[in-house]
Amino acid sequence: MEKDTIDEKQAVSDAEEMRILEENNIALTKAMRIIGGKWKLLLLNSIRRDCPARFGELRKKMQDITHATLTAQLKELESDGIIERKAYPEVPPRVEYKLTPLGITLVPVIEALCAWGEGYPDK
Amino acid sequence: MEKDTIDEKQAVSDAEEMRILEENNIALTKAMRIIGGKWKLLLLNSIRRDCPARFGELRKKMQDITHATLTAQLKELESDGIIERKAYPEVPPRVEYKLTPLGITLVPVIEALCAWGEGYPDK
DNA sequence: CAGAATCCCCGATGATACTG
DNA sequence: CAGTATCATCGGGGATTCTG
Repeated sequence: MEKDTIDEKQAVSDAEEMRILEENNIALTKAMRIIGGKWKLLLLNSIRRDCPARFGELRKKMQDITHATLTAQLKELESDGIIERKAYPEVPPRVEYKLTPLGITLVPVIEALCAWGEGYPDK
Repeated sequence: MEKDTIDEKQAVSDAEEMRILEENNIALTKAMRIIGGKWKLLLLNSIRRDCPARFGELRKKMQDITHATLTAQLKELESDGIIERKAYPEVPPRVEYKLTPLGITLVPVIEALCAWGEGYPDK
């Protein structure tokens, strides 16, 4: 391995730093796109605690969420592979949601956010 | 300790579940309010890697961010107690940002999100 | 070089009504 | 009970300009 001038070594190091930073940015952006919705984290938290969760249950727990919005957010989480939707062909209709294996990998992240939020001073 | 009917015990247990859920929701909402901005996580990630970070450096690393938006986001992070701003009365002006102790408690959360995002399938 | 003030746009949510 | 469709709304953040 050739030894170059300090400036050149520094340049290489900087480039490496930038590459890592860039990868982090991509990862963080992906994560935010998925869990960044106004209700996503709350929904995931509910579903993980009460799994499987029914549509009506989630509606009650989220209090302020609209029927249409709830459907939309769940649909997004589903198409992102985080939750799984199962409809029972009964009458009245019943639909249950639960975390997929991929969704389960999110649980530690949710817990971390939760714990941090609890520790954050209210003021 | 008195033993009640199963139904009543179940009711108590449900109420407790709801309380925990509610607290989680508050915590998650707080967390999202603070780190939920479009650039917040990216900025924090940059600052933690290169601390203190200069305004101009951050601008370069964030590529697409606008001058005004960068100022705004940094200001919010500052008023939320996550970062600290230090201006040097020189010419040309120089401003440095670094994590506060409270901001440092966010690092594990950022790392968790980052790691999760890296593992998320691209498709 | 960094910040403040303005204006403006677009997309995420909310409201409402109808369907199976 | 749950989903879909449509329209209305609101606010975060982008563009621009001016200042020290």
